[in-house]
Amino acid sequence: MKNLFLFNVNSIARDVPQHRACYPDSVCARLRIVTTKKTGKGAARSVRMGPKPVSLKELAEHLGLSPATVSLVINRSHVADSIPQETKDRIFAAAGKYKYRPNFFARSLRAQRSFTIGVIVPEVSDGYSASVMSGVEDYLLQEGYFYFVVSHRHRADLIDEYPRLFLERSVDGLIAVDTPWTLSLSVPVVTVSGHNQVKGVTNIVLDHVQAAEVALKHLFQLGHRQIAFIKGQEFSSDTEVRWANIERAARQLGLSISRALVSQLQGDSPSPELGYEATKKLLASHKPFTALFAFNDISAMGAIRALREAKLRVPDDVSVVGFDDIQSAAYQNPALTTVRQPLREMGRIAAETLLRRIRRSGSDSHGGETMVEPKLIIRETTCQATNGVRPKYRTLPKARP
Amino acid sequence: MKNLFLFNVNSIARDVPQHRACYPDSVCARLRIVTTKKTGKGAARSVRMGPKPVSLKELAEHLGLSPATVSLVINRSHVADSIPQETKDRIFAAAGKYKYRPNFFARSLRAQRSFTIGVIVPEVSDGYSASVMSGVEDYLLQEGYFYFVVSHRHRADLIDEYPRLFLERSVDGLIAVDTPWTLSLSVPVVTVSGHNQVKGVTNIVLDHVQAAEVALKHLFQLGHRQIAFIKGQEFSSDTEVRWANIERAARQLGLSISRALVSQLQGDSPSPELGYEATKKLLASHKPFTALFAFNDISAMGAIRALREAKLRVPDDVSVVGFDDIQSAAYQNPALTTVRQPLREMGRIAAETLLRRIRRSGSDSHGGETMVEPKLIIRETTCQATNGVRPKYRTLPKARP
DNA sequence: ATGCTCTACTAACCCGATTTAGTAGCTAGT
DNA sequence: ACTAGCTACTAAATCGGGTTAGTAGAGCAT
Repeated sequence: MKNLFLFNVNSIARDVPQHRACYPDSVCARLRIVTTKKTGKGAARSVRMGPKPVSLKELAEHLGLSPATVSLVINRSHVADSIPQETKDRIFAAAGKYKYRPNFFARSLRAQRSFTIGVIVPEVSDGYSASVMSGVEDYLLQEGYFYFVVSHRHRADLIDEYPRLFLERSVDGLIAVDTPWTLSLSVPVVTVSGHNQVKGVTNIVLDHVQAAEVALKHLFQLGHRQIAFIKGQEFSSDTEVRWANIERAARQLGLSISRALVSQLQGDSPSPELGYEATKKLLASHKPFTALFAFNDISAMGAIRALREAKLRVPDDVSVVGFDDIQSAAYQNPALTTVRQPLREMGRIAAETLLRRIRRSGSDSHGGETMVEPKLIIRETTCQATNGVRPKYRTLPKARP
Repeated sequence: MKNLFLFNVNSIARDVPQHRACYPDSVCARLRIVTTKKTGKGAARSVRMGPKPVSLKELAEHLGLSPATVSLVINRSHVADSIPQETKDRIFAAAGKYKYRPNFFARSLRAQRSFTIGVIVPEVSDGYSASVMSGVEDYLLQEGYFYFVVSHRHRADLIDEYPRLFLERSVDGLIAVDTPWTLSLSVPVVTVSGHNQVKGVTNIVLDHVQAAEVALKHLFQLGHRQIAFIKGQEFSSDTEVRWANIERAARQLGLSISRALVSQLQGDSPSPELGYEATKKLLASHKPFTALFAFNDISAMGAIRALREAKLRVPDDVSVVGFDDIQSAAYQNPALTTVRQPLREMGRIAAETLLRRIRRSGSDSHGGETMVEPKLIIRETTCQATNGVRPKYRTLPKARP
């Protein structure tokens, strides 16, 4: 059963970021299990967290002890081993009563650690970044870390400036999502979906060999032999690998890729429009195709629009496969068949890896890659190739989100 | 022309969060205008921000001055007015040379301000929250603030716990997006799309009167008289107002709303599935309708699926109007007609309002509301009502994203 | 010689917690 | 009687920067 608590009570005090290990279990429980009572609508609960939190010194004074003692007890330091249980109890009781919470800045200042990490993404509001963030958040919060996010929006100056700002804020580490990475920093860095060779940077990447294979094999088995492709933008860190592996997989299957059936996304910010334009170009070549493999889901959506405009039905006339499986892929009508990147999981793994590196910092400088498996999600935009014979109208099956 | 710099050089030192006002313009420029040189692929730029940043004390020592002097000069304090320009120049030069950056924690510890705000949303990866965040980010970063995000996922305990954690981290203020809010905190709070009467909390809300009017009028003018509705979940802060205003607008237009044509979303996390189920119920009533107004875009997508399964064409047989205009609304085939909430703008306004309140903190405790205007985005899921006569096949027009 | 004003600084404390080195007081052992 | 060892603490330094009250020294006037 999953732990209901946000934080792990049993962590060693030293590695627990906040004041999470500060209290005996009884107090912890009181502090953390919050029962939300329904109060009359609009009636502010009068929690009103006081404007003057107690400090360690005040608490110590109140107890007739020195700040040192209180601090040692509260942090479960071994130096405090000799202090009798009775005193400890008194301290915890007072801490609970006065809702003592160590000042975060003072702590970080001393510890030289912020228990905060920086996340840089192309744009928080695109589904791709957001899904990864969701996974990152999951793990980080559970471990008591918080994170800053920034969107670089593909501006080279920001890609350079933001890490700098992060460092000023003393983040303990960085996660870069789908961002070209060339910096070597003084804190651990993990990239998601980058293909960087920067020393000491760990990459979380998809197994692109498998991704290409699984998608092409699916189309191949459905009888598709004339397959069109939309490549990613030049700047995207994935474009190259993805394409190389598609060529590889095609060779293995004995499929030949026609030049005329390869198009490329043009333009900075992701939008179906780019896929729409790319598909227009494909159609303009007048070379027939029965399937289309798009660089990502967003462009696949635009592609479908272009195909419909050309009076081609999807999937009856042209099957379409996307890439990523962003949330709205399942929401499409027809729902998009796509190669799923386990984005949330990738975010989670990134956070996990980063914290591991932060915790045993110093000893490791190993970069390297962690691969995750893609998964073909077959929905409604692919079907048997018809080779010109139009199949009869198919009722759309229920979506499998 | 928009300021290229992230931060405003001319702010008064006191209100500038980071070390932004710390340098004479020449140094500022050097620090901020970053020219990104293309280096060989994979070659780490050796910026390697050193692991030991200089401290104020070291800098002072190096200059043969006291830390106090350096601090005063760097912060452009009036106490430093009498210090000769020559000394000041020396200080700035050294600061630039050794890349001195004040330690963030030390500063915050002293100033009791973190230049960080907390944002709480239902889920970072849903399009609604993400769009608002994007606007929040825009403004905050420009002002040198950073932000923490957390997703409460509609868990009451987290909605209660996270603000607490934020306060421990000494955030200067909070933004709550689409989150039921009952707490009264010691820092300014701004909610987006909440309808709370908590004292001292500012709400950024949509003009729901207009929203309902504009949507219903549109359908009315297209000749729709039998309109079905999908209401939001019980817990959603918008459900009630939205529905009240729909009834109001209907009355004004002389439209009667049939009980059988009102359905409600059931279920926690937003997904088209909920809209699908709600629509199934509507269809089960066997009461005919020519248009459907959904609670949000996500549910509209599910509704469209349900309609198609029932062999009803959208928009030919049934027009559908969504709400929100999340990104993927424009990506749908057919693209969704919807009432746009200017989410990004709302985020921006929220951030602006919050910072204003933080800056003149103390003097204001005014809650209140700021209204923003909805806008009807007519795309492809609405058309003239046919009253049983099926119109001929329409070519889908090009999307207007 | 004394007082006054001004310039150009600085000493010293503050923010709040952590941590090391140490101490006072007691008991036990030889 | 003296030391060793233990218990139960604490003093004081430290992290890095902000701030207030104040001072040394020069210049000038009386």
